[in-house]
Parts: sequence; structure tokens; C-alpha cells
Amino acid sequence: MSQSRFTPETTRLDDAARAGWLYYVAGNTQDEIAKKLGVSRQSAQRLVSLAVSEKLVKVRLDHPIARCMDLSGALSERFGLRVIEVVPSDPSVPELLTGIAIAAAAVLEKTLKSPDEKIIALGTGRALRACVEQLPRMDCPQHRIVSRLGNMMSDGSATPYNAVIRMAERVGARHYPYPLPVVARDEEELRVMHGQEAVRHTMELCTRADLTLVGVGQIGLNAPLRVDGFMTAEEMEALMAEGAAGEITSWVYDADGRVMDCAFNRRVASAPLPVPGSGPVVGLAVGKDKAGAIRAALRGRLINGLITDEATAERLLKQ
Amino acid sequence: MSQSRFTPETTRLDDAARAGWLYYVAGNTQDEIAKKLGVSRQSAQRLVSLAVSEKLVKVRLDHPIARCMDLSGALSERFGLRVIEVVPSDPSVPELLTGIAIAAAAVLEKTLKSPDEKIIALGTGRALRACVEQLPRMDCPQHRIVSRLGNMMSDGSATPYNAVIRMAERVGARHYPYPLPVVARDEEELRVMHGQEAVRHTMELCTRADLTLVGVGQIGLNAPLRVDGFMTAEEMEALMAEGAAGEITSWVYDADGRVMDCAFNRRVASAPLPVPGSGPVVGLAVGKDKAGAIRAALRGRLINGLITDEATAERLLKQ
DNA sequence: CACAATCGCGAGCATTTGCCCATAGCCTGA
DNA sequence: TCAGGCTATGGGCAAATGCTCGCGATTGTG
Repeated sequence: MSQSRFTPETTRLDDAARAGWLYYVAGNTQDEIAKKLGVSRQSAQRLVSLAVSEKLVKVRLDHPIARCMDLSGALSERFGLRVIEVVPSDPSVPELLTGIAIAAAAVLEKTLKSPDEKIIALGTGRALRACVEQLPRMDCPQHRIVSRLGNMMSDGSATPYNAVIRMAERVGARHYPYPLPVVARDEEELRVMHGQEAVRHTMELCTRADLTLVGVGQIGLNAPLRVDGFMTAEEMEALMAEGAAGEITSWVYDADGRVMDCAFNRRVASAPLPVPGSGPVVGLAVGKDKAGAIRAALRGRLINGLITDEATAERLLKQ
Repeated sequence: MSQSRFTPETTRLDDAARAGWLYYVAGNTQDEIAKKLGVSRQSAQRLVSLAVSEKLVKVRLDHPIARCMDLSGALSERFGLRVIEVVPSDPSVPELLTGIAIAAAAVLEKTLKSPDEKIIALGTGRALRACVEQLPRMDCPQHRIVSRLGNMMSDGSATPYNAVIRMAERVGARHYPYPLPVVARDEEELRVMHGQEAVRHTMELCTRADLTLVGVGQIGLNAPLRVDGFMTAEEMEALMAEGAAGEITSWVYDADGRVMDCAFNRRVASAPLPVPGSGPVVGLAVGKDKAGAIRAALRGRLINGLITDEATAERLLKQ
């Protein structure tokens, strides 16, 4: 029962959780919390804000906002979607990920709560990462989380937006990282990589996934592929000239959502995109720059589900 | 697409949801929200607080607080529980229901997310009511929600703490209210009531419930049975003298958790308490006054699950 | 049509909160 | 052991928030 012999970090988060509870659930003022926990007012404030910044406090909004419902209905009808969520936008922060992250976490949670074994396949990226942060801690040893693409640069260093490991540790599921770089140096190297037993097994799991969640990347000078260093500016410009519209787990596709036959794609090591009609494949994306990429992916049935925000949804429907 | 032709209430809640979203999810200040929604700062404040008071904003805390974990472990071991949740207490508001309500809603949600048909049986009371308020809106036509007891006074007026109807409309499930008063006037009337086909069907559903959630009432002058007018002060005093320790769905039991053979129980119209070993039967209760009632119920295996708070958990273990 | 009751709004003010800063305690490494 | 740096603490202050009050509009009623 001695709970003070833990690491300071544990105790500190514990206190933060307690402070957050007293603040958000019990509705205390920070002064009252300070008295109850025996610390100064300022420390209580710090604990509460720590609870928020450590994402211990999860807020969700439970009301079907009419405008969002309208938009999701329209999108669903236009593109024949199996999963659709439209969350409110903040006009002044159009790229805010929190909203779609919460919505996507709810979708994941639904699958995770199933008692039957499920396979969940994930892409990478900022949106996926934010989504995983919104998941509650759970204990789901029956499920498997599998990555659809590598999380290494070509030099072996790790990319920062790894979602699978984080998710697996959070929900207590087995996980299958994808032990490859994102792009191979050449086709020969790729052949060798794909020959590995572990890689083949992981790719096979991806094809059987019960839920696939991927980010949608735009093409352009601010594209994730470019910013995160998987592609030089020249390569990007060449792709733009060839009519590339977007990218999902590094597979570059054109405005009709067809995966392009280009030099870059021939080096992409990610699992092949799922065929339409298997499980739900849900894209996760917001932002003005992404509308084109999302529309193309929907048109080509590369994804059959979408989680986005009002502003992006409107942009998708306009035209 | 004209969303302005709804009732003012709908629009108002819509705005409230939007304001709440901008405040809690996007992290805007109320000034910014006011500008974005085109209202005054004060109106924005009102919208945010409306979103809170209408329970559109749900906060949950996702951290295993060590002390609570210790207590739940100890309770679980001591009483052999199938479900156990201990939430933090606010020492200055020992009867605060929000905490256990959130925890209980999470338990319900887990069952509701099942794709298979489930039967959920509920008691009544303030705690149950608070719990249902914490449920998100869902669409679960596959499940059935059934009441274990009536929600009428003997004169036919409704009691205020009806959980079943509220829950069913919130989660979109079929529901089976219990069309009887809580206590019959005499044994003869009870026999007639229990002869009704609908009542027998509802009671039969209760015995097959996959999850039963009930409040635990104490015995005494502040007891719910007494305060809500189901029992006169004299009857209550008589029961106390006979050694009554608590009450679940109006069935009064003694300190060993045995349902008593007394005049009152012979008039109780509620479904018989579930036999141990069927589904999980979860009790929901906090408060100094309730510790005795809870302990007796646990001892007699009237419940095999418990959702309570730290302070009450400590009291249960002490002794 | 006039009147009364009710409701929502915004001004003003007290409280609460977030944050910066000076300081004190603590760890680290020589 | 001590110097140097690092982190946590609480004071103080500006910003944000919650609340009350009076006003004007709207709705219902005689």
C-alpha cells in the first residue's frame, strides 16, 4: 500500500490525474484543489495543466451538430462511404488535428471493444499519431495492430510519427511493426526486403485487416513525403508534373485515384493498398491543401471511409 | 440543407455544442468563440456553460490512480467481484455522483458496443439516473434495456429517477419499462399485478440479463425508500429494529445480505433479485451512510460487481 | 389592442486562472 | 566539499471567466 515508493514521474502523474479529476469532474476551483492536495495554488494549477498536456483528460462532445451531419450525409452519398465522420472546424486553426483525432479514436475504440480477435492496420503520420494519443488505456490482448509501412528513413533512423507501437502499448495488443524503410534505394533492394519472411507475414496480415486507418498526404512542396525527407524537391516537382494528386502510406496516385506507375512508387516498400471491398479503409485528413488528395483517393476508391472536418468536407463537396 | 428551420432549442444546443467544441477541444478563449459565432462574449460564455450543464461535454480521466487501483484490488479479492471500479473522491462533496456515474457509463458502453444482442437490466435511483446522463448517444437497436422495478408511486404518479426510458432513447435500444408501482398495497394486489403477461415477460427478461446495474440504498431516516415516499417513518423504524441493513430495487436485506422475510418485502413488486452466478450484477453507490448497506450486499452476494469511490471503498475495507 | 410576464442580451464587477519571474532547494561533477 | 547548473516554488499581475443586474424585445393573455 505504500504508493510513495514509485518513481517521481508516476507520483506526479498520479497527482496530476487527481487534480484533473477534482477540477474537471468534481468542479473544484484550483484553490480548493490546492488545499485538498496540500500544495500551493500555483502547483495545483500546474498539476491541472499537466493533466491536460499529458492527455490524461479526454474531452468529447456528444451532440450531433446539424451542419456536420449534413456534410457527412452528403459525402457518404456522393462517394459511397462505409465510415464517415465530420467534426467541427476552428476557422482560425484549420489544420487542428485534435478533432479528427478524437473521432478516429472513437472508431478505433469501437473495434477494440469487440471480444473477437480483430486486425487493425495503420499508416503513419501526424494525424495517426494524434489519434493514438486520444485512445484510452485498455487491455485488448485478443487484437493485433499491424503497420502498413516502415517507420525508418533509408539510413535506419526512426521516423517520429510511429503510431503502431504507441497504440499497441496503450491498448495492450500484440503488434507487428513493419521492419523496413519507407522507400528502398532501388528495385533490387526492395525485392530483397520483400523476400523476408517477417515482412511477408506482416503484409499478409494487412490484407486481412478488419479496419485500416491511414493518413492522406498531399503532393507539393509542403507535402509530408517532402517535409519528412523521403523525397527531394526535384522528385516532388517531377511527380507534380506527371499529375500526382496525393499519397497514402507513400503510394502516390493521380487525380483519379489510380496508383501511378512511376519511379518513386517502384521503390515504395509499404504494403500494397487494400483492394476496395475488403474491410473498411478509413482516411484521416484535414486541411485546405489536402482536399485534392482526399477527393482523388475517394474517387479512386483507395479509401472507403473518411474522418475530416467541416471546412475540408465543404471543400470536398464544392465542385 | 436549411438547418435554421428547426426548433430554437435544437439550434441553441447546436450552437452550444459548437461553442463547447471550440472551447474544450480547439482551446479557444470565449472571446474568440464569440467572434467566430458572431455573438457577444457573454453569450458565448452562456453557450459554453449550457454545453456543460446539458452534459454535451463529457470529460473522462484516463490514468490509473495508484490509490484507486490498490483499493479496487483489495475489494475484488475480499469479495470476489466480477466488476470493480473505484474512482477518486472529493473529500468536501462525499456524495458526488459524477465520478461513479462516468465509470458506470463506461461499463454500460462496453456492453452496448457489442454487436451481439444484449439484455441490460437497470434499477432506479439518483446514481443510475446520473449514470445514464453520462452515456453518449449511440445507435444500438440490437440491445434491450429492461427495468427491474416500477417507476410509479402507489397513486400512479411517476417517480423522478427513471433511468430505463432515458437510457433507451439515448442509445436507441428497445426498452421494457416495468408497468407497476414500486410497492403494492397488499399481497393480493401484488398477485394480480404479477399475473399480467407483460409483467411476467419483463421479469423473465431480467433473469436473462447480460448486465444488471442497480443502486444500493441504505436504511435509515434519510434512506431513499423513506425520502422518496415509499415507506412511512414508522415502517422504516420497524425495519431498522428488525436488523435491516440495506435495500436493492426495494428488496430489503439484513446485515448478512439475506433478503428479509418482512411485511414490506411481501408487498415489493420489483423483479426478484438475480441469483448469484448468472450475469454480472453491479452495484452503484457512494457515501458514508451507504457503507453498511454495500458491505451487506457484497457479503450476501446480492451483487458481484461494485462501482464506488475511494472514501467509500476505504470504509468498506476498514473492519 | 394594451398589458403583463418572460426571456435573452450586454454592461460591469468580483473571482479565478495562466503565466512570468525571482528565489530557494537539490543534484552533479570535479 | 563546493561550485555550477537545474528544477520546483510561490508572489504578483494581467487576462479570462462567471455572475448579477437592469433593459428592451417578444410572446401570451385579457
